[in-house]
Amino acid sequence: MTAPPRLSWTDVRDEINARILNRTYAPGDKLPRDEDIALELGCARTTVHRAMQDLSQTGLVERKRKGGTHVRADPVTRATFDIPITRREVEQRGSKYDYQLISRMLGDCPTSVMAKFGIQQKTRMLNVKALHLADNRPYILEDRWIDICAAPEILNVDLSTQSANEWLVHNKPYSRVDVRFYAMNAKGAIAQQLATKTGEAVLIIERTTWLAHAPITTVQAATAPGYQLAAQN
Amino acid sequence: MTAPPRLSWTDVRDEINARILNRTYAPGDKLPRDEDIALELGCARTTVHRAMQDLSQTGLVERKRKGGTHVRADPVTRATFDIPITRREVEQRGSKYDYQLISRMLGDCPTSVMAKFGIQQKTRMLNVKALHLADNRPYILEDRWIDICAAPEILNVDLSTQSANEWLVHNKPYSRVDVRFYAMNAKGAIAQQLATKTGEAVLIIERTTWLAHAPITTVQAATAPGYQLAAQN
DNA sequence: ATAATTAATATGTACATACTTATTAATGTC
DNA sequence: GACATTAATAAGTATGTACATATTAATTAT
Repeated sequence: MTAPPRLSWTDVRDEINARILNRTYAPGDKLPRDEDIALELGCARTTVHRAMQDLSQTGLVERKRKGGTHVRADPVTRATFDIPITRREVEQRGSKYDYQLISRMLGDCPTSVMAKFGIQQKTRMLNVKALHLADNRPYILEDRWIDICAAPEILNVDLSTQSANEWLVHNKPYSRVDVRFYAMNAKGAIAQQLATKTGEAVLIIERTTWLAHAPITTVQAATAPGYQLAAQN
Repeated sequence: MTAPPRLSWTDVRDEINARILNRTYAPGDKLPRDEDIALELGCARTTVHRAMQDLSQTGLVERKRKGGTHVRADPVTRATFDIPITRREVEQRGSKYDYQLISRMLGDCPTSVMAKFGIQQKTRMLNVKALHLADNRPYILEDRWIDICAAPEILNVDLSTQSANEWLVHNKPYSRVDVRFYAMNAKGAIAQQLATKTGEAVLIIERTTWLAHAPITTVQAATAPGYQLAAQN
């Protein structure tokens, strides 16, 4: 026979998934114990556990010790987004990447930046404004604040050659990141640098990183009009 | 002693993570084999495997059979977003939820909807426009197309009482979902329904779902100005 | 030299087993 | 009855072992 002798955890996952889809296990329902499912399907409990781990991660079921496994009553759509280095993102689209440093300024951070980091005191930071281009057209305009304490070496980096984005990603690992998206009307310098009309809607990607509670950098990336962020898979 | 007798997989993960952070293993570097790490740390290979699985999922390392484990050279920021039912989202903000059906229309879908589903033929669908409110103020305006073949029961649902969003989530599971975000200038009906000025930038959340390649629904959710989407963690 | 075959290797998976831990349910006490 | 204590339970973890699989490296045949 060509039949696989043993059940793989993906088989188990797909089977449970199918049962949830066809309402054998409806939203809110309690699933049998791992052990019983293992017995029923003819595999080890660890295999069921591996399958459940996956279903739990995608948000389809919820597991609690002693409480058992439940199909989520209010399913959420869970989507994962990868935000690569901008240069890489442009190149993977098959476009020519260029980069322009707009300004570089040392000074105390504004209160808005303090709020993003969750710190109480004004801190000396480097503010870098730069433009990423795809095929000679504005692609992403970034306005970044870098904590000098966390990354003093940045002061010696030639940011007209290499983007702060790239340097940081390769030299300053972080342990925590906050990512948020919102829309904003382009105006003033932003509209001008992105070469759009004033008032044009742009998607903002905001990222703030820490290394063990110590602020590293926060960046407001204004994407060119038409930019779309699509989830993985 | 209170010292844990054995190493947990989270300990192993944290240790490897720390080594990547402090550049013991730098971007692009190859890590030792699972077995060697297990030997060094004094645990079983399966424990190291579990830790590596986690690091791999967060995008910090890449693993290949025979190829070994490498620290990602071009780290990506990976963020996961949960998009709950709108009612739940509003209620969890501590706001009062309300819902208004704007229009309900049966007809052939436009080509833009065909493109989203990746289908070639015009299909009979139900178009539903509805407004979700938080504390009596517009929160999300949704423009939804539902494939009648996939969900014929929707025709008998009173959509003035229950939102299509909620009914679908509880009655039409999906096997594939596409999620994308972008910014758009509110104009015409959208601006009016969201009670904003024409031209105001709004964040659009677009979701399209299938059940085994068969289209179910696609929705363009226009969020009220100021709406922010934040990643989990 | 080039292509096809074979061996070696590191991760991936499956299983049995034993133990841990969070949480619920049952029990006894005031 | 309310409250604390104890037992039961189901998921979570750790380990050794065996085998599967993808991929690279080495080897052989053409």
